[in-house]
Amino acid sequence: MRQIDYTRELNQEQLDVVLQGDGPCLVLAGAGSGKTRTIMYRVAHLIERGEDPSSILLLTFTIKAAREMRERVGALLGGDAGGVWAGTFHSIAHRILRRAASSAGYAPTFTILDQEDSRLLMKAVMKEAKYDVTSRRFPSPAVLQDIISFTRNTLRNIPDVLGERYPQHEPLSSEIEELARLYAERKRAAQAMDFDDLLHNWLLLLAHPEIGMALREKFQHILVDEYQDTNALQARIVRGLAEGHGNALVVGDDAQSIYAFRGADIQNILRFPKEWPDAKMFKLLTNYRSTPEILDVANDSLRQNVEQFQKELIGIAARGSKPVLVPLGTAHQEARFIADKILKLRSEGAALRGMAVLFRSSAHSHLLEMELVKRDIPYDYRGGVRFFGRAHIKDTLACLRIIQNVKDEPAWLRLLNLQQGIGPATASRLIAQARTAEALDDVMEDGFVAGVSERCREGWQSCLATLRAARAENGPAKMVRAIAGSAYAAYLEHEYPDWRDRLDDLEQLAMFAEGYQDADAFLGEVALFDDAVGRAAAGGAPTDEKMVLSTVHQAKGLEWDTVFIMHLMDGCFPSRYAEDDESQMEEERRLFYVAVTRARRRLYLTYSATRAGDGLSFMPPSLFVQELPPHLMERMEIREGFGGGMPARRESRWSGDGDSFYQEESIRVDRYGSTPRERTSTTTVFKSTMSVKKLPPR
DNA sequence: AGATTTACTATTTTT
DNA sequence: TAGTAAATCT
Repeated sequence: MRQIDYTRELNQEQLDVVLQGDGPCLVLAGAGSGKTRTIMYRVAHLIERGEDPSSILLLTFTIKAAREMRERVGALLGGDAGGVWAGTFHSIAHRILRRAASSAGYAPTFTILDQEDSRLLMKAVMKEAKYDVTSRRFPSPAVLQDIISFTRNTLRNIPDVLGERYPQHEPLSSEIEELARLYAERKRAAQAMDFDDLLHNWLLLLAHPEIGMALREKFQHILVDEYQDTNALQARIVRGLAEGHGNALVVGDDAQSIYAFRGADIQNILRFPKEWPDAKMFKLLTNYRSTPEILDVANDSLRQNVEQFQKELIGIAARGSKPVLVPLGTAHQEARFIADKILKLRSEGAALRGMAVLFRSSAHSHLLEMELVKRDIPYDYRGGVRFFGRAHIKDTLACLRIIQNVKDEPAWLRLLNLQQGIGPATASRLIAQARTAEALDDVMEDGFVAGVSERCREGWQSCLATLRAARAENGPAKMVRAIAGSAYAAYLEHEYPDWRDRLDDLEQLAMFAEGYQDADAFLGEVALFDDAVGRAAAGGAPTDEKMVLSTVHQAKGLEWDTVFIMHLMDGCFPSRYAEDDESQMEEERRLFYVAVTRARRRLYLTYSATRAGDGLSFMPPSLFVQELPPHLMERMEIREGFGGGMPARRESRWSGDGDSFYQEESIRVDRYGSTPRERTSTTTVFKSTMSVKKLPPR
């Protein structure tokens, strides 16, 4: 075993955290401060001083992060850290619940529903409950989300291990509560848990007198990374686990809390010192990543926020150049500018893998993607539909799920919807029957589909044929290949022009599944994987000579020499959905902060003054750009075709009646081409663009 | 009646 | 591109 020389390998800030004694501890770690490194050394230190590795529980934000962390701790110790429990809250919950179930004599199998499955099931429930068939329109995604997250995040009915130190969930309308109840019932009937059920049930185990005690004794050290992005359930789990010994070390940066939309509560980290009055508090504020110029922008932007620990990053990297602000006329120009700049930097010797373009929402990158493809710039795309989210992957997994659990309603919904001749009505009838089945053989009997039309029967038979083919195989990999060779392949070929790619994906999935003995273990983990694991499954090597396009959310924890933040326009970044809400606005600003602090040496902020729509409408630059003091940035005027820099002129006129009003605009934009020949500044005039806007409520 | 096709619209972020 | 509503097919 290798002896670690902590004083040589860590700075003073980090050392304090690693070598502290036991007890509750909050580490406020700024961006680029070596947070991961610090946690890793802390774990290594615990093992070195004689703690049993399997008594250490390390909770991370993604599965990939957990895997990396374990590897690095192993490398530090010159052995392996296999005994350490490392994973996300969800994956650890899964492990613990499976163990608990089997030791209590139940079959340790249950289905895990991801977001899409949850929605599918919720919709089926609402349809059957005849929700809003007459008076209301079909529920909006927002209402759906409300109901699901209510059932997910509700803390009712849990005997409180911790005393009532956490705020209660706000009461909702009785109608929604009723739907939530029905939804929960259906989950139970399907032997399924959604993401928050995993956490919820873990909490229930902690509340159990004996099991809770056993868990508290087992895990003597709880370490949580990215604590700012935990939700109410997760905070209570940490509390419930550490209640006895108090060895909870949480690390996070309140300035990087960007997951409120999915239940993360920034109050968890802000409140930690009050929760644990004897908690030690450390700050890691030395930033090793970015130039001082980039940090100035980050620090300055964040000062606008109120809800936070006041802290400022201190840079030690060499000075560089000021971040560059690039106003452009149209979204096309923006895409061309970025592509141009990337090629220019590459020709000057910068590696593509050191560059990234970040954006608020996947859709913002479409034009840029086209531009990159056109110019043969290889890139790796993060965001949008993920590998495990692709339709054919989910279809295949649905087959495996049904074989494992006939009652799995969301899987049936998916599978039946694919069949010709089976529509929503027949599907829900068949599923209602399947819910009472005990084994797959029950649904395979002829009597099961009595009374359906001939066309339906055909669809059903082809469905069963696929299931039979898969069931005959041993192990998840072979099952996946069986499905890829069944009637499902014909379906793909018939349905999608890119069916070959999709079959390739299935082969990738099969190869990935080879790592698993039984379908059960495979399915349990697949539902919890993050996209990084998916990309590995799809065979993409992110370290290739490729640049990265990513949403800001997916860029969390990563860094590049050169970062472009694009589409910094009002209503795009910050999102228009956050406009009316101050706390959401603060979250958007934190998102901007995360984006800025991904850059090591060069940062470009780009925006276009107009947005292509049914006509062309003017967009002011992002609030976050407007807030920045001009002296922190270098403003880059695009000379070619750009006259004075900003597109020419805007004229607008308002009119309207009581409910809505109209805006007429004339806009003149200069064209900016990508090839030298096109760059002869042509002026195009758009006029009389009409946009309708609702009056803000008085 | 239920399935399918077509036209249209609005479009965040995800363990 | 996904979700919906209206029109059309079986």
